[in-house]
Amino acid sequence: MDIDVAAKALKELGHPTRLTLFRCLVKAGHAGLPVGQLQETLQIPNSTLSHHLSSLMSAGLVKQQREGRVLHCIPQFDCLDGLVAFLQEECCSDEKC
Amino acid sequence: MDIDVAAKALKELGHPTRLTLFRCLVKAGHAGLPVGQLQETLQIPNSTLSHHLSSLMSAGLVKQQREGRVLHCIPQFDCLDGLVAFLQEECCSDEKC
DNA sequence: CTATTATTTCGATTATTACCGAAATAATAG
DNA sequence: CTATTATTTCGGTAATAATCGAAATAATAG
Repeated sequence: MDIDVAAKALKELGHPTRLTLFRCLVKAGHAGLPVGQLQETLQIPNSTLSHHLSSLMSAGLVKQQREGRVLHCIPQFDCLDGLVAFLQEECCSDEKC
Repeated sequence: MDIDVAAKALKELGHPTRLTLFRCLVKAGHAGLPVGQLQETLQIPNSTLSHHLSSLMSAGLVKQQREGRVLHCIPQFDCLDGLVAFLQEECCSDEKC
């Protein structure tokens, strides 16, 4: 994972509401959750929620998939895994800066 | 690791300059690097560098230790490890949100 | 003490982000 | 078609962050 891509993902996760949101999605598994359910759980205005979801999507951490009237938000595990791998490589590598 | 602490660390790592900076420190190992050397490597004004270092320190990702005229910046591996563990637990746990 | 090197704080400007109500769009049911 | 539910975009304000030159502080050498 490129450092700028990693920085972007870290930045978007680096907000309490978005991190909580993403955690909900991850714990929900590969099916994710509808926006409406996220809103009920997090109790924030829908416009604010939508804004945060856009941020997560812009980093590739979440994708949306419509089924009828409901939009499902699906966590992108590959992205998360890539990010973890990036941090771990930083931690363990002995390459020079 | 508490979710707010994790969000804070993610946020501070979520900036290209700071992520680069932190990576330099991590790759330098437990002795870290002096501020001056970071400045030479990154080629940014010292005030800007100082600002970013403060951010990383505010998240507990870096600590400083003075030796004579030189301030060493030391990466806090525990904090990084904690962060990685947090992300991994998110990824693998099947607790409910 | 003074000079030198290392690093931070100050101060001000610009840019970005967060927030949320209200209006708009999307999809479907009836 | 109209009504209903779901979700986003718009518009604006307030808060936070990024930037960097210049001045200030810290430590030591001579």
